[in-house]
Amino acid sequence: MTDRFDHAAIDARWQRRWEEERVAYVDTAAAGEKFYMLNMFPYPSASRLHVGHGRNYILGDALYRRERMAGRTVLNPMGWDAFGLPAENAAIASGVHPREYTLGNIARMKVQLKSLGLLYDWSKELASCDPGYYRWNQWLFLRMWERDLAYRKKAPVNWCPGCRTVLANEQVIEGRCERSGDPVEIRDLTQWFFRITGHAERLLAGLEDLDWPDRVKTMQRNWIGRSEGAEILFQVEGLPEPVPVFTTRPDTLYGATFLALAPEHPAAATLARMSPKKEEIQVFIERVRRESRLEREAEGGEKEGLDTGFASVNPATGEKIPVWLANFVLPEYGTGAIMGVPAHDQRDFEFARRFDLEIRPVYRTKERELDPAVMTQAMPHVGYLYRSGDWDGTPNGPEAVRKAIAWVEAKGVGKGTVGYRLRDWLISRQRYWGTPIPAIHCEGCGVVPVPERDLPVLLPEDVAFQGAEGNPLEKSQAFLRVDCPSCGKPARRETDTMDTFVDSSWYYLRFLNPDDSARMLDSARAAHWMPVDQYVGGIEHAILHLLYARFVCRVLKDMGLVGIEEPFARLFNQGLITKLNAATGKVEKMSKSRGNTVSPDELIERYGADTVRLYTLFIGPPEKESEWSEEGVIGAYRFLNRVHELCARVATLPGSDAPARDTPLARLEHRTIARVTADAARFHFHTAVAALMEFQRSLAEALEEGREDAAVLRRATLTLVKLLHPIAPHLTDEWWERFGEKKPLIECSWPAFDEELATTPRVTLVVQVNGRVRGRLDVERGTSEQEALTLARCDERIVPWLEGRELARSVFVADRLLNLVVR
RNA sequence: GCCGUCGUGGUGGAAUUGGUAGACACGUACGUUUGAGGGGCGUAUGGGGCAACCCAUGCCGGUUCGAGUCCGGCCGACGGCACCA
Repeated sequence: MTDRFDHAAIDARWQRRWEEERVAYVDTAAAGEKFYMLNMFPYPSASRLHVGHGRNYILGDALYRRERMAGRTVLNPMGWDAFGLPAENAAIASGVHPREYTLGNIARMKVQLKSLGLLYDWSKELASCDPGYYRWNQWLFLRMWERDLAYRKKAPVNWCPGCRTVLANEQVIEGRCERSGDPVEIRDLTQWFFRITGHAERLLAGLEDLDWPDRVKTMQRNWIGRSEGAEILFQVEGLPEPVPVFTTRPDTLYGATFLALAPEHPAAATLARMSPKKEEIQVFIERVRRESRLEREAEGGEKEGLDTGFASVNPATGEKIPVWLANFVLPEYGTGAIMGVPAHDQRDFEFARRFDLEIRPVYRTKERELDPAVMTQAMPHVGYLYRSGDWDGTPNGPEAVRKAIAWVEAKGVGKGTVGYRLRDWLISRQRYWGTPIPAIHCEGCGVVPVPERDLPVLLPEDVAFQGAEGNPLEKSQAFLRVDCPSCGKPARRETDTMDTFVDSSWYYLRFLNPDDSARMLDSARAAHWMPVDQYVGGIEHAILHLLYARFVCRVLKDMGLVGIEEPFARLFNQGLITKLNAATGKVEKMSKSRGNTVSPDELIERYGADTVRLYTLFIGPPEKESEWSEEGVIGAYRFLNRVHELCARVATLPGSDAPARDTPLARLEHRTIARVTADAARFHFHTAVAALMEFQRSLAEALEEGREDAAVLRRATLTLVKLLHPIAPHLTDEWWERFGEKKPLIECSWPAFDEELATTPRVTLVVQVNGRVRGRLDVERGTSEQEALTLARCDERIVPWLEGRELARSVFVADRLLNLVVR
């Protein structure tokens, strides 16, 4: 064959055609059946995309093309998550303005995406660093402020010294900054928050009906961390108000032998002021506060504590118990105070042992009562309550908890309540490259919102990055100086910018009206297009982005702007691409920092975009992690070459208008359509490719042996081309056209299959004797049990197994198997 | 510790609802084609055995005519949460 597979020319030609013909354009104002397909928008970083990133987009594109061919109107937009620290760090390092840096990266990434043959409706393109976009962040912020969903408070917050900014809890992984890896410090700062905690219950409830991977739902549930329990009030001598504690085990109240406060607890400072050992207490408070979060939360870490010298009263026993400060009590969780039940809680036990506090068991079993003197660890709640007044004899379980809650409520010393691990979303960042928070600080009026007519609050362009310490916005007089919108006197602008996760919490809505300068979003279009039908992205966003987006969508719903509260109906997380490290023999995640990335650019040059796409989809089930191999790429390339050659040969066959007949190849064709259609529906393109490989081989064989007539061969080849299109769009569009078709394949319909033809007329019936395969019968589909039995009894392979034995029963599964049970 | 996911050839992986374990591909071997090739094509390829057959889906047990698939118990890997009261 002289007609070589010139992938470079074919790739270029079709990428140009698709763009010129705007095949991905969608009029979002038009009605009709819709499908909203979305890949998580990328951060435009300086490093080039590697094939690990590529998986996400290639899978999305294959799904997109498949949905289009299924006849749906599919919106598939793309944009840029363009604010963020890396751009600013690059500015500090090189002097290039973050905007310039970011726009340059966007341009390069766009070229790369296009070179893979990915189709997006670029007419909807947006970038979060565009004032036309971020002004709506500011608008949203003002609306949330009005509703008390955005607020400012002084609180101990996570500070990353490397990034020189505060972080949200979600961005702290095991005490370290998720971006830089620096240990996070706790600082007391006044910061802006979004009140996501008020939505904890709704965010939890909404997970139930989502078609999302279980692991993501579980991660969100863990993060929200709901636990039922009770708040119980403890009177403390010298304090006018009782101190509430949160516990999930109010049933152990009789065993509470001390009260412990987080050193940050307001009552701790109050007690210190009144105490004769004031100094000592204050030193302790300061010391614990300075501990890094990493040390403080390390499990099994030494428990630090200090007796305040004040006493509280156990509301159940009426006995006096000491009030301690303890480093293991965290200020943010529950009420920042606990009742210590050393007998049944391991932390409390360790604390009590260390400081010689009373250990009083309140659960025992029939056989055994705990002896505090010899206990080496806290005992789980087993058996039944004793030494617990009226609750004595109640077995461990929900009933005991209910009894305790009823009791404290009746006595007016507490109530049943629910605790959450989730904390409010800290959105302030002390950095330049983000959305300015639209607030103004006035000496007379306090913190005043920027009036809507003054939006957007633009980032000043002429700021110095190099050599500057801290937030460049604090040095920009032009930015800082502003008149108070309330009293008109000189005031100062807020210099915090927003967490970039605010940008990404609603971008999926903005694709519907990206250039709208009059409003944040178009409710009518949102009503039609939302929710996103298929969202595709990495598991790394399982908590952060996805939780924030679900929260903001609810806020927008409550504001009447959208009708739904779950933005993403279906979610798919592609698995990582890994690579074998030849030196260590270990399989590692592909990443720039490991230096083991494979660039799609070189592979595209060598083998073409279709090869990279096909191999990426063939590598394994898309939800699991898969190992990249160079040899595998060659296998994909070989297959495409074979397809090319097959098409070239079939194209030279004499034309025929004869109707395609019911032949073995036609039957295989229909079976292949059925398989590929089913596989694509569950994103299993790797098995779809396997089916297409088998189909190609049979086609080539039939052609070689002259078994089928031209009409059948031609139609089967066209079917192969169509089915392969979502996976290898360039080559298939090329041949589709060479076969005389006018429209690009994405605008053509997906082939249908005939149930009748998709089933083979003959089947292999497995014959088992006592459950073990002993023979196979080639029979007509629909053969009855009686017929099969007769055939099996004459089969020379089966006969020896039946000799001298009695047939007890037979199990028959039509067209599959016959199992003879003999004795 | 709690929660979740997963253990199949030399390798990546197939196997809707329990019904032929190893599709498809890589690698390897042999053959073939070419002036040559990290090339194309073909055949073979889980282990054992001359063979009939036997063994084999992390390990042990169970349910079933029949288990990679379901149940129980271990072992191991990965991920999430975790001094969260």
